[in-house]
Amino acid sequence: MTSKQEFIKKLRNSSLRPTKQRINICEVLFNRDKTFHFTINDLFNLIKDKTGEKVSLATVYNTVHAFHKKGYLKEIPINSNQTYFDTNVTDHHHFYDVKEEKLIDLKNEDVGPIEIQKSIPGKKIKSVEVLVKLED
Amino acid sequence: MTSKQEFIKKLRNSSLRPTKQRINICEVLFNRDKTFHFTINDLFNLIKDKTGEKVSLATVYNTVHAFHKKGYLKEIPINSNQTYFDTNVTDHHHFYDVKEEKLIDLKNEDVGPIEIQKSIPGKKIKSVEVLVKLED
DNA sequence: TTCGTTGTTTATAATTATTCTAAAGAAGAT
DNA sequence: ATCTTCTTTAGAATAATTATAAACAACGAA
Ligand SMILES: [Mn+2]
Ligand SMILES: [Mn+2]
Ligand SMILES: [Zn+2]
Ligand SMILES: [Zn+2]
Repeated sequence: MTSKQEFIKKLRNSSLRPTKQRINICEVLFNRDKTFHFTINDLFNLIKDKTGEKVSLATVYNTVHAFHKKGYLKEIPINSNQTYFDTNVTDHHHFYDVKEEKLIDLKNEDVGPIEIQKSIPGKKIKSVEVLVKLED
Repeated sequence: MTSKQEFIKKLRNSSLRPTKQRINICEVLFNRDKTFHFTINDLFNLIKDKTGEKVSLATVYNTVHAFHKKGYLKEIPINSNQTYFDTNVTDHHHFYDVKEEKLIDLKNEDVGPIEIQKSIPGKKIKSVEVLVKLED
């Protein structure tokens, strides 16, 4: 089955109509070997480059938010004027190259288990993420 | 010596003129027992409340950036529409209460040492920060 | 197929955090 | 006191994101 067919199926299963725009965005985001870290603007430009078809900026925002809500994308906490997203939705850690403004995945074994010895009454831990900032 | 005198001295030592506005901001930020996590807007409102004097928003931005550059404030990486700052400039980790949108300091012993087993050629580690997200 | 419904895309406007500008004011040096 | 330099400020500019509402496309039922 071609990737396009799979994206259509996945979209349908998620109650998202498989539009031309969404399929193109899927191709750009998910037809990859490695994790993809991106800003909305990165993605907006890549769609044009890779598919030859233009998708409006509003649709890129809409789609990224829809995918995020469905759990197909993850938001990455770094301070930047733009929000970063990640196609790797598992719990994992990052290097952040401050100069290049680029994220790099860390494998969990590169960091080791992290035991949080403190707890807040009435709250439970949702995620534990390490951000390692890199400089030259 | 009163705190005001100390702030004046500290500002002078940092080649920042001790203006009424900066001293007020110092009182709000640094006259505390515990770490203070805030957004520019939090601070802007607190200044009016705590000192009775209004400082323009532009000055709050200017001053926070000046203090940040001097190393008296730290920027905290969480995804939010507003940037968070921290009066605790040491290397430390955080809980982030997603619902309350509040940061809580973690002591280093609450997390334990983190060994990063991977390195990127030509880059060195600048900081290692853990963000623990909390939910109900 | 056609039709009606509902969901989606899009250009554009609105919003919001932050930065910039330039004029007025305050601090420091002489 | 005078001069210089730094600071404050209101308001304008910028830039990311979200909202609006009209045109459009997908879907299901007839
Ligand atoms: Mn989102
Ligand atoms: Mn800053
Ligand atoms: Zn990642
Ligand atoms: Zn802190």
